[in-house]
Amino acid sequence: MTVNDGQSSSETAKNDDPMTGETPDHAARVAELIDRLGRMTRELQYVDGLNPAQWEALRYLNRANRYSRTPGGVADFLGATKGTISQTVSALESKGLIARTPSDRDKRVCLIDLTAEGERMIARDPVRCIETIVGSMDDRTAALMVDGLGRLMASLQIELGSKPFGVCVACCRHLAPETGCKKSEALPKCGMTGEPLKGDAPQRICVNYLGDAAE
Amino acid sequence: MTVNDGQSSSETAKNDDPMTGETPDHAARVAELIDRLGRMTRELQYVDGLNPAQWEALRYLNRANRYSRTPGGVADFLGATKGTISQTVSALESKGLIARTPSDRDKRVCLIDLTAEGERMIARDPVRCIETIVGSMDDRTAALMVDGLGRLMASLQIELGSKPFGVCVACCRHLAPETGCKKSEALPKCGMTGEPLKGDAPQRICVNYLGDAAE
DNA sequence: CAAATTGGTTTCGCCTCGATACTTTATGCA
DNA sequence: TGCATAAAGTATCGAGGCGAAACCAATTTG
Repeated sequence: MTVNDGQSSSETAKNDDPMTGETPDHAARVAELIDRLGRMTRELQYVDGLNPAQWEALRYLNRANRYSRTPGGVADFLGATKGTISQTVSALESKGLIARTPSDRDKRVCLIDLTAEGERMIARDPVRCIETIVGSMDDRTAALMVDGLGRLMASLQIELGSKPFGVCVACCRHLAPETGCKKSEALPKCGMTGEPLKGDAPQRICVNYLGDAAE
Repeated sequence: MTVNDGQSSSETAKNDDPMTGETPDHAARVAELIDRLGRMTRELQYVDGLNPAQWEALRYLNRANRYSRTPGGVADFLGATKGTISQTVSALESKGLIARTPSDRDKRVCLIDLTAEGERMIARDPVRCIETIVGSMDDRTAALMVDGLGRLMASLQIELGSKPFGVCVACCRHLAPETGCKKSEALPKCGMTGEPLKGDAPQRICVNYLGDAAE
């Protein structure tokens, strides 16, 4: 049984302010919350016969522009090996959620599209519940959270960028070209591709991601 | 290669406000950020020969009161099976990071303590970097984030509480007694234990957790 | 005191994921 | 043009995490 062996000072309100009698230390709390929320979110995604990686891939494929909807794109974004992603994609395909069609521009790559079934699945995305919860909060707090979390992620990506496990390098490399070119014309680390800008809306999503990663 | 096939409206500043020309939708952004941060945090923890679960267990054991530092406590907190946790604990023990000592009050339970090595390890906790990043942000934002994330987690726990995978029920059940009894004298869901309050500081940490989960 | 509960461990097997090797197509360099 | 190299994807193998179930020991409950 869980035993309660302690009782500190007298607290009355159950507000959120750190009146608990110890150092507030928002930073530590945030780290803790991120950690635990991550775990919960992960747990949340074991549903409908998919696993977290599959959900994330499906989510990415649903929101990425058509040139990014490839196994390699998923691998970059998720920071996983191509081999691993190949399995994930195969799983999604065997479940009938996506369809692979070989590209005619480059016969090595295969383009991925969500099937109707896939669209239906993504509509029941379990992390949607986070969305609704946040949606019920006042807009100011939500905005601040977007700000803070975005900056946190940006810093984390930079922080990890040089580390051996190049998860975030990958996403930066993948995403930076978008707003990097558009916003500052400097493209800090997308010089490798240097593709000309053309077309329009469908890659809107990447812009968003960049918004997060661009500091 | 990643191709840039789009270019939306004209944006100049790379500020954080949703001037990107599409619906702000903070909620969706937060969900997305949580998801990705969770993945990054997870990746972050494959270091020093430990895996995320082991880090989380170690972290919990470092901060839990002595009555909660049991395999069962870890299992409740992490929302994992006792069998799984037994392995995790064994791994930590074999690495010399923790020590198991049988309880004399209840000979079934074993108390867990961090060894000096374990303390040294926890001092290099990889998620600490999140802490420092957040610490560099202005206090107001950090406070708002703590608030928002805490509420999010609370809601998530409630949301998931009734679901089959009882991750959060477990932590609520484990943590609620603390502030549930102290703060509101109502203990919404810790009635099951109903242990008398005695002792003092060492379970301070649980109070914190409760602060998050308590609405 | 017997029955049922609870904390913990062990065993088993599934599944995820990285590493490696391999195939096919592009690209770069002479 | 032709050969070497790189890149996209796939297949295979193996390690490891984790849940399920069986099990043991101790405690509680009737």
